Amino acid sequence: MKVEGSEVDRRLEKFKRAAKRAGFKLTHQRLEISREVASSLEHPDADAIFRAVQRRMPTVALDTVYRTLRMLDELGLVTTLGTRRESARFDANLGHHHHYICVRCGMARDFESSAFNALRIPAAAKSFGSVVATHVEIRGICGRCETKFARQSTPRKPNRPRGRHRRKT
Amino acid sequence: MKVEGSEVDRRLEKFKRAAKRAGFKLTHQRLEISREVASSLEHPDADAIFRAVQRRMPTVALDTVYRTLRMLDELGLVTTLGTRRESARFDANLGHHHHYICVRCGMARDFESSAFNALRIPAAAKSFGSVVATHVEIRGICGRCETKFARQSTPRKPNRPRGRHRRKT
DNA sequence: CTGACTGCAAACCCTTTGCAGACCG
DNA sequence: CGGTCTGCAAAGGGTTTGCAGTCAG
Repeated sequence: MKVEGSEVDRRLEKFKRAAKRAGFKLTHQRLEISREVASSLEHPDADAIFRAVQRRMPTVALDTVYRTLRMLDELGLVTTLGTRRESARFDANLGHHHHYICVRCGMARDFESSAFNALRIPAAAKSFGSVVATHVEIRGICGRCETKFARQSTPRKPNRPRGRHRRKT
Repeated sequence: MKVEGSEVDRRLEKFKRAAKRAGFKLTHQRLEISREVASSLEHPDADAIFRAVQRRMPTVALDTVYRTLRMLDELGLVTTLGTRRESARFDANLGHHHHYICVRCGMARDFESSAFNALRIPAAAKSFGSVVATHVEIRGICGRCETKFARQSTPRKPNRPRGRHRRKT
């Protein structure tokens, strides 16, 4: 299953413009990887993209795929599914609830809403299969980050919480 | 910020009952780790739980925390935040859209819904900070999995997609 | 041409696993 | 006491990084 051709082209053009504007070179690898991402409906992971691109460009390396995806992500040209990639986080609240997530610091909090609990599932979603649960995720900038970074411009992406979890070594 | 004491106790009792019923021994470590998870509102990750428990029980090891969390997860006593832990997945669809995710195989698909786009944010959520985006995640079992596993009982948890992404080695 | 980019390999982080001793029931 | 569980250390899987050669502009 693929994204319609004209839409792929539109996305690719946007990619090219944004990359050029940001001073990135338009290498073959980047174009092929971008095309693959732009044309997939399946929310592929880096390895899937790697394998697909490799078919057309056998010398490409997995880390180039990662680097390109990161570039696209930082330019705001793709998003990543689910909460940002970090360690798994646990939730002992088993009631039906929803989440507020700060895109800056990753802070997550539960909240309840009977309106959200009662959401009617659109037919488009039902067509994929049965429904077990629905859950609303609200992303924003939490109060603490808002005051802390008041004068920085809003970033496209949360600052990566890389290396936040120190180990005692 | 902590969960109210009586609620913590209630959760802990539930944990104990479930663990005992499933034939797990109630060791000090498991109880302390469970208590920590049950009393946190912050959706901690394994390392945060480890550090907290370590204060009261300096000999505890990080892997025991992981093992206990996995136990709680498998007993259905906690959930994990966001999509299941696996590799990062990318999405080139930048329009406002929502996701259907199969809890069996991890399949993810976009769908659109103007009703979902128009959701009114509850005050409870606004109190955490500003809102950038809201996104509905519908979890279910996709058509393919439904036919494939028609006679298996519904699992509490998706089958871990561990090692699904083969490398060519 | 020249700095940015790639491929390679090694490092890193989070998580899991094999093993021998410790402890619950 | 016996089998489960813990702590330790090492392995695993995904992702990132340092380096030297390569290529876009």
